[in-house]
Amino acid sequence: MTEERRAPTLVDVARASGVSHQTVSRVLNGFAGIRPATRDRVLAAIDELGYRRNLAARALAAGRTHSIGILTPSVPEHGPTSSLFAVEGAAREHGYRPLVTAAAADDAATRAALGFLLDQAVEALVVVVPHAGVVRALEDLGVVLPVVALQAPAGPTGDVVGVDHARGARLATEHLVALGHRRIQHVSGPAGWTESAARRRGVAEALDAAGLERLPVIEGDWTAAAGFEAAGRLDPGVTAVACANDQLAIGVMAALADSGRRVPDDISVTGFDDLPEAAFLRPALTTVRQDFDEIGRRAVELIVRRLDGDGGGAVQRIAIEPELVVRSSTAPARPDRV
Amino acid sequence: MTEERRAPTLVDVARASGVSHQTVSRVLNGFAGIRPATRDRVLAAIDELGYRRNLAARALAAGRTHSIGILTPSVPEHGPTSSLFAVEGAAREHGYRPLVTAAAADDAATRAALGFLLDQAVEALVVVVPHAGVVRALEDLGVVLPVVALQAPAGPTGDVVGVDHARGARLATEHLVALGHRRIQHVSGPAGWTESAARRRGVAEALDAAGLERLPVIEGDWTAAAGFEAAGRLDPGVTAVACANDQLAIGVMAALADSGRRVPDDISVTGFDDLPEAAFLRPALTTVRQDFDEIGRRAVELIVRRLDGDGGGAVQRIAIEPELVVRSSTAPARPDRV
DNA sequence: CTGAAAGCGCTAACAC
DNA sequence: GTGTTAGCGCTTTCAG
Repeated sequence: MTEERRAPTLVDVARASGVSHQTVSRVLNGFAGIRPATRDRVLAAIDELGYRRNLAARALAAGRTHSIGILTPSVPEHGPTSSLFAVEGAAREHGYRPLVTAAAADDAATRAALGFLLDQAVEALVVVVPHAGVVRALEDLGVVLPVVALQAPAGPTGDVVGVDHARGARLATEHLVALGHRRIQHVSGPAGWTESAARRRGVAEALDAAGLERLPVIEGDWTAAAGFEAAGRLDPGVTAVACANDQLAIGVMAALADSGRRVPDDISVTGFDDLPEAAFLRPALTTVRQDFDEIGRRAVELIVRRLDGDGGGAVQRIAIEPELVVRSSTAPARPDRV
Repeated sequence: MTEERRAPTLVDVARASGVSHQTVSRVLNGFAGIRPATRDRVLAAIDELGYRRNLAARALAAGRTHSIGILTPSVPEHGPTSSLFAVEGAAREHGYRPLVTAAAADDAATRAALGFLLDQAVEALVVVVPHAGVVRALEDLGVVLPVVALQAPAGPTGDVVGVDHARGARLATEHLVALGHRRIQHVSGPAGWTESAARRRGVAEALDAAGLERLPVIEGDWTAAAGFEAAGRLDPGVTAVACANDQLAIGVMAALADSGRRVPDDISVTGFDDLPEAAFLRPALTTVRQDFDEIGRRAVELIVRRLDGDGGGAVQRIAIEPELVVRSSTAPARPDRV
């Protein structure tokens, strides 16, 4: 007996309120010059019928989808995820439909994800934490949409919003140098990530500026496990290690503790990101904070301006200041070790 | 001079390959009974023109959107995020379009997010980690779609996939009991989350079964900061604290360390989730592992079966086994403290 | 095995 | 201020 009642349409609403479907459309889209009485009648009918506009029809007729694609790495880490949610929320607030797509950092997955987004006819793209593969895929696919990259200091693809990673890494390293450390080693993120490269560069710059030797960089993959493993390959003489993120630092500190070296007495450690947990590690981690939320919000503002506004203008590079947060995993170098 | 060339349509492809647009549609949708030669010609034309089907038109004509809504809490935490990505990826693999929407845990945000999803005409909903507000909103909005909830032991809304949180908490608590602890206190997650309630219940059950006193539960909010603060309100005589998640445990351990109590010598601590970092804390955290990926995958399988298959069948409750991971934050109770 | 016709629900010109 | 007329690009009948 329960006839599958189809969803009410514009025409149903029009009929119920005694106007043309066009008028209903105008009310829906907030056009000026509708008589308040008419308007109210329409609104009442919409409410009564439980009408919801059909976005597919709308997109088809209007020739716009009002959607923006978000490409994010499928790693459940604090930084990217925070930015992701910020972007998603901001997009909705601006009246755009965010289409979130996660992809592993390999080329095939990236390309597939991008294809998926393009199929949805997104009007713009925000790429959260791009690795080299994204840039390649964007070029290969001949993407002509507005693209904004988060955290891509060297992104040649379009607009960029992010903290200055090189600067952040320099800040941390300079802090170590100021503490009297002379042999400072860097545990970096994986190759292919623009963030890795920038942070690596920042460390090198600070080392060069202080006239210190650049010890070999140990490459990790952003995880604590990698940090733990990296600690085994540390130069014997190091008194400080600058890690490319907090997880790496956690791993390094664990390995150090296991081998009987005390942080920060014997060796100082810095992280990057300022995870919410960083302050609650023991020792509490000295790290570099970045405001992921703001990064996400700014990215959307940029996109929306390109979409709704003139759309033109030069490529933008918005740099957000990183902030050094000194806690207790760093201390002056012991005189006997210098 | 650069005429804004409109995207190629089915008709363009048809013309280019000398068939009707109907045939192209059939090729696209993988219908049987197309002559291979025709098929190849069509495919070649598609490729050459860089044709992409217009999903809005497709949805409009077919009356289906093939999209499934994902409602996730906007907290950048490991568990929910891992499940989120698993769901998102699995949905795409099954040919569905995942629409991810994050919302804070308050009613207004939840309702708005749900409304947004409903506007997209999603065919089903997966709710990642529901709190009480989601259940209410679902009822108020009169949602009649298939809904699967992740991690909702008591979700009355439809299908449920998740680990048995009560069981996990019991496991951890029983471990503590077996170690000889007699005064065990629980630091829980926030009220209103089904997970909090279930874990709380698990602890209570284990305590009752062992004939131990139920010390007052200290409520936190899933963060390390809350754990740190909770530690200040611990019963003076406790020798073990069971935390509702790993972050809370990190905070508790920090506070304990600051007040000179050693873990696990003086006091044992357990977590829940098994964050990737848990093994690299010092002491390494004893915790309960849950397979977030599998939870997400299973949820999508369930949804897809309802959408593509018969759609009927009784409400499903898929329980995934939690696993106790014993590390070094727990140890036998000291005889003098028992 | 392939083509023609109709229409999904909406917006965008135009009329009135 | 409001109504009318055409499509948007596709899938679905139904013919051939």
